[in-house]
Amino acid sequence: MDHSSPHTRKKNAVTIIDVARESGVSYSTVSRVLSGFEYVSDDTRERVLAVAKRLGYVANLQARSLAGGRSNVVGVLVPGLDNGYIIEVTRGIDEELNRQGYSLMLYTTHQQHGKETQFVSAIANGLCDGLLLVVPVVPDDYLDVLQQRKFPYVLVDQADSTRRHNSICSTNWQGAYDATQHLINLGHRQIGIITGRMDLSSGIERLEGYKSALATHDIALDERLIYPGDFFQPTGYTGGHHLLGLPTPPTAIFAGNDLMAFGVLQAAGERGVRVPDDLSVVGFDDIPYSVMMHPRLTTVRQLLDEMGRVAVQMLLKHIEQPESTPHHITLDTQLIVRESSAPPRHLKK
Amino acid sequence: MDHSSPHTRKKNAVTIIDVARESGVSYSTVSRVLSGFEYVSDDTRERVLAVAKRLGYVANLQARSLAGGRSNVVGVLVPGLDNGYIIEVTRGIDEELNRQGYSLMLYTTHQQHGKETQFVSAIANGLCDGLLLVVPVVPDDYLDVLQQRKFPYVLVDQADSTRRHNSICSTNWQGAYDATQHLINLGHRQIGIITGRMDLSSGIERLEGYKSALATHDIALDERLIYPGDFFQPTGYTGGHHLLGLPTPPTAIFAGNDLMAFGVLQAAGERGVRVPDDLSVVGFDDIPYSVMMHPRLTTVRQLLDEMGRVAVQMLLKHIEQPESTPHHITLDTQLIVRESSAPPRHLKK
DNA sequence: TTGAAAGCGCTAACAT
DNA sequence: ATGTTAGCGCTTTCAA
Repeated sequence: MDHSSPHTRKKNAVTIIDVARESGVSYSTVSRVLSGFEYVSDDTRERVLAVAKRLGYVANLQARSLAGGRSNVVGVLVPGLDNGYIIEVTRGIDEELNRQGYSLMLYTTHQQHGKETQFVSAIANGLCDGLLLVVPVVPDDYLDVLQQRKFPYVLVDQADSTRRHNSICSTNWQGAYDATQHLINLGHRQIGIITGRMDLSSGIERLEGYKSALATHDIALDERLIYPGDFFQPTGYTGGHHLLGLPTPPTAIFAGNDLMAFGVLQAAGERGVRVPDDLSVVGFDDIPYSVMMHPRLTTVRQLLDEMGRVAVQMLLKHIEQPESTPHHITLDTQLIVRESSAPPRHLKK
Repeated sequence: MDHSSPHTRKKNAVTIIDVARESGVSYSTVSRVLSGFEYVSDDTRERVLAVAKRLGYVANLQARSLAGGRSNVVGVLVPGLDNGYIIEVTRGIDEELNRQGYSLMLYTTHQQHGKETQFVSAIANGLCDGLLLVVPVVPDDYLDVLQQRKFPYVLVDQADSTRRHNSICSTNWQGAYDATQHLINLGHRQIGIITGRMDLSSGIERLEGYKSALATHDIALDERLIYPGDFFQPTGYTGGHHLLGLPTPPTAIFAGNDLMAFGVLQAAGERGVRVPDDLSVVGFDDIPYSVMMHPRLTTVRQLLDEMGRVAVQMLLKHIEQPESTPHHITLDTQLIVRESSAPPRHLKK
């Protein structure tokens, strides 16, 4: 009786039944001991636990989950792994999940919207106890599915104006306002911006913050100084070249995030434009690499890992109490002034 | 009959039974249509598929997996998300997995060895069809478990001298040799090194490559120029400070990876040591940020994402043929010369 | 406090 | 080509 099917691999694992046999109790008692704190005598509990340990028993998550229990797995939906910002958030998520005894199932959508919907459905009737959405949620379609099924989820880095969902984000508007005002206070008047993705609330809000700061200080908005970016390094690079090639180039550039700011630094370097002497650059996020740049990048710090951690806490709370009303948390941002920003040349003494 | 248990959430998903009822066939026929290309008439197949689509049916992975089928999930074990190198490999893994219709379950061990063993057991009798180990596998303990169960796995970035396991890695020795020789050819004689972790084959081999290059060119090994690092930025930083603070500091430093090289650049900057004029720096990996540094980093390029992709291909092949003998693949490295390395000062004209 | 038994949704023999 | 049935390992009633 050898392996007839190709699925021999899913075999001979130590199961709850083995433990039951060894410890001389019924197999549901073992289940009780293992999964809960039901009414089991201390005596049998200890015995079962000892046997389980001796046999090296490890629960089969899928069986547990199928049978209606918790799987202790949380799904995380991200657009991709190619942005330092995502990494930081995910790192925070991972750490907290770990601390709480959960595993992490990572789904990358690669920006394919159909895929997202499919993923979400799969996740909702799958292994996961909850879902963390770190993706741009444009249409509400799959959120409805989640709501219907009362499946716990949290929108991460999303400003949910409807307050229908659990969500968390940073003060993007304020951060951008602070960054822009910092440049204005230094004496800059020609301030360019490379925006983030405009289908993300963070992208929109940062542009708004920039505009508001200009308005507050009576600086006319110059559309030519607004370059549409996408939060990735290459558009920072091309945007930097574009802005610096203008007839009257800006003396400062606010990049929608650090990665694009790096692109600006590179473009400036290639054009012989010196930072911060000839050009001030400010980013957003404060990813770890920002402090390794030369010059070190002035930026708006977001507690990205903290955002991940808090998101996990929100989710787990929601898993405990599926009926609780949606919450929203906003994390403060903080301007970190380093060497990439300085007064414009004409103001230097 | 309302929600008595807290597990109401795992309900009312469209199942294979609903599809069967709607399309007027038995429920195993639906299974056949959905999971395989068995002998089903084109007629029923189309009908079932149509109904499934209309009802928004999504397979329940855990049930499928429990019942002995494929889950199309691959587990990836990584030490953590805090190293650019891991990210790149994981990105490659993710992309290829995605391309092949697999999902990715991410486990981070956070360097706790007990955890690793536990994870591996859980994974082996769990949802995953296979496992990718991107972690330092010091003792063979859990690999034995995998072997016993004939559970498919691949060691990523591990030189497996025993050839007992499927594995893939880069030419670490050669890469380090090339890097060191490059510095020697530029005229450097005092060449420091900040090593990687010595419990990783990559760390060991890179140090060996460095030593061999020195030996080949009749340069005496100076133990004082060897600083033990760990592949993270901070040790590059402290190591850089240490080496540059030596009575006769090196004129060049080979860092075991880019992240540590960034630390060296930072330390040099703080000490007023100019790169490459006063100090040449070479890294290893060529992570995306290396080209964003100032000066741009000379480094040894590893095709990290490619490594991830190939690892996935190996794994899937092994999942298809669990009895196949272990393979090992070695990927070439390539020296990328940029601006952080130059002849030492005394050789400049 | 414990045991027996009914599924969770699915796959894979085994029939037909 | 399709239907029937027995589990996969576990949780959770229901009885005892």
